[in-house]
Amino acid sequence: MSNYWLMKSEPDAFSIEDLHALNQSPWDGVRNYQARNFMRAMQTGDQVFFYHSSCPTPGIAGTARVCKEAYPDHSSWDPTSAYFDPKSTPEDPRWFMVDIEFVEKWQKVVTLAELKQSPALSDMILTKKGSRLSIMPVTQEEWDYIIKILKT
DNA sequence: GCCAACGTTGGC
DNA sequence: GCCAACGTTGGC
Repeated sequence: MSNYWLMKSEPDAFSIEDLHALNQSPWDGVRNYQARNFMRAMQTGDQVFFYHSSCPTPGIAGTARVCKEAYPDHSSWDPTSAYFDPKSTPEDPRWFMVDIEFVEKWQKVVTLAELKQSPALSDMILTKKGSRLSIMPVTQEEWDYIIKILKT
């Protein structure tokens, strides 16, 4: 039994194509407690919508899978990293990351506009006004519905 | 514990 | 580039 998630990334920084090229990658740099807590709830095999944000056509670009469960994000205690946080230490790590592996790049992006248009998805955190959360759970119903949009 | 100021996210 | 919404920080 696997769970479903959505993870946002700016394609200029890290895109679904980048994940495809690497096959798998750590999801580092999350510095938001809610998003961190969701990552800590992820289990190996959980499925992930890979969302492209802050780009000309924001939307879901493909899927990935959790391949390593949460472990300390060591970039948080690296002073040379852009993600450095002096309050996080190896003894008491504050930030965590998971590893995800590439599953599929979609033939088309399921756009934010399409998602917002669907009454069935009106409860998604993503489609709510002002929501900036970068990692969020997705229900089975929402997952299935979005796959249906993809195939239309 | 309150809340103003600030920094960031992310759609448009 | 603008700006609304949000999270965090720090003075009191």
